[in-house]
Amino acid sequence: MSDLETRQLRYFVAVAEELHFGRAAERLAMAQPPLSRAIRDLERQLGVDLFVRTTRQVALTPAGETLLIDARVALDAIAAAAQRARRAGRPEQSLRLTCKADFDGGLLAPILAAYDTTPVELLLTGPWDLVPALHDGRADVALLAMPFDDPALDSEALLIEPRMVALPAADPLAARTTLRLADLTGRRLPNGSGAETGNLAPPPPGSPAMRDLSQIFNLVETGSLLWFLPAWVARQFPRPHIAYRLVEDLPPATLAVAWPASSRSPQVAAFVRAAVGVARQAAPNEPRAMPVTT
Amino acid sequence: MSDLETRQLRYFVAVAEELHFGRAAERLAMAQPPLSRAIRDLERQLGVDLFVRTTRQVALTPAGETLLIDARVALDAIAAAAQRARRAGRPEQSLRLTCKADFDGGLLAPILAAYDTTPVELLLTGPWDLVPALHDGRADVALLAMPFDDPALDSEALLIEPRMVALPAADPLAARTTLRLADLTGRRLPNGSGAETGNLAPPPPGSPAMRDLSQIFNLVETGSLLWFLPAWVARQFPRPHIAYRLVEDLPPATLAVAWPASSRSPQVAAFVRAAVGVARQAAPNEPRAMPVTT
DNA sequence: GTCACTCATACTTCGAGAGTATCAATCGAG
DNA sequence: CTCGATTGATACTCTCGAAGTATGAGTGAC
Repeated sequence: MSDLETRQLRYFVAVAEELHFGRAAERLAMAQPPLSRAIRDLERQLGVDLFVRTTRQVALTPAGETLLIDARVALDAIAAAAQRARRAGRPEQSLRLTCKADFDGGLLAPILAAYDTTPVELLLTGPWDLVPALHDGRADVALLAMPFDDPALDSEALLIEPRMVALPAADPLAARTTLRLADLTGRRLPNGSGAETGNLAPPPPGSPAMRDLSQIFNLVETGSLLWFLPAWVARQFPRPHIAYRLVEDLPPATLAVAWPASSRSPQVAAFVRAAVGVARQAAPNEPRAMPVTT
Repeated sequence: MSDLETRQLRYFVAVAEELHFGRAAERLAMAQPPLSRAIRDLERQLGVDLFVRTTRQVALTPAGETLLIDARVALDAIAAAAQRARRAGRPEQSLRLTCKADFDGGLLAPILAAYDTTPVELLLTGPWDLVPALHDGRADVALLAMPFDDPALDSEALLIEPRMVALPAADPLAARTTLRLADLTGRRLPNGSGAETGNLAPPPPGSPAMRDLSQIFNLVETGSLLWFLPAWVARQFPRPHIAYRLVEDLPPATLAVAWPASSRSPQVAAFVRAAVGVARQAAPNEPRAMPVTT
């Protein structure tokens, strides 16, 4: 019945993610035998097998699957507790905002101008790290694409705009005012169909990583790539040799401000109010909250 | 930057709740000096003072206050991870339902009859423990009074009915069909005004604890106490010498089924469906979801 | 069959955490 | 003002458990 230790959870998550005791031990900067023993003791303690090991393969049992989910949540909660306690001790009390670079739809500056009560620290991350940053206390509030389907986060929609495709200005398709996905068959598209909203992509291990918008623009100008982006990003980055065209059959993109539902911070509340106010002013056609899909 | 250990969180919560190192150490079944050191090390590690200690008094700093909240959440998450992993290993996969005794409005039996897919374990607790039981994984789903204002829980209203007061049948007030709170001034009422819904009451340390409805009925019959209860409870427990009268100016009580918002369990979903279905059938006037107050 | 790979076991080492004894500071009683 | 009671902090020792090293054993590839 005794409590699980943080260490046990860390070890378990490492093994569950690597599915390899040796690599997991390396990631944890320890030797393999104590890790094997720790996992074995954990299974004893829970009275449940977490892994099915042959000497050649490690796989999660159903119990292991559920523990992986819950262990990540628990570790996030622990990290958040530490992080927030650290910050609560500091007198500054700045608000930490996280946001995918170049994705703010030009709203960032006016929001910050409208919200001048406390200093704001900006934490720029890859799009896959926005939600985790809210969970583990690195950030208080985020600007991100909806939907993200996380019951632990509250959100407020700021912009709902159609998605566009960036293509070379010289491309024959640029002559048309709007396009459909079918028109783009055969072109090199971003990973997957491009219909994904942009938050959930897990960090590809060692991928080429063209994260930078300017790199993407270069590729688009040379005709070697098409790129989907929300209208607000297109509007913010006009480029001479690139044409943005509306894609009719992609669902519209939503930019939202999100924060941990458990937040009781008045700074967060004030920031959200400022953000919503700025968005209303910028786009008087009121964004309706999109239902969060499950 | 190193992670907090579960042990550190447990120690901190104990001291924060007792505000007394000696008593906290006793509660933790350990000596006082190592506890003092552990807290000191924790403060070093976080770089933040958590307590203001004089040799005569211990108080939480603001950082300590926030950590207390987050630490409880984290400990719950850890307990839930262990609990759910344990259960996921067992083949039975029964659903754990928690519910304040005698508070189910007669719906429990028909709901269980409608939900016959998997066995249900019933966990009866005090009303203050329903929400914690959902948080730490002891229960999958609960029947409780709304509102409870917990962003980590989803809920569905089952019954919305007025609140009544139980009084001796011989009481002059029993001659009237409805009452107002003002009519009851001077009578001995349950703790507070009786307007509380019934979940949030923290466990009074060593209070007389008249938890049992039959004890309460005895007190009411002898005229030494008035008791508020939702109409569905009154309906379920007719007593010869007790009259139930509607209290016009108490807000109606809501019986809801609630579950962790993070639950992805099909059993929980099926149970909720069964509960809502039974409630609709029992009270065709559809319960509107009450807004959760903040 | 042999080799490479990978997890488990045996044994040792070491350090973090717990205990005991004691000190120091504060408050209240007289 | 002094003394005693209360309570948290410090000094020192000890012990148990987690980590390391070396090695074994099972499995799949060729």
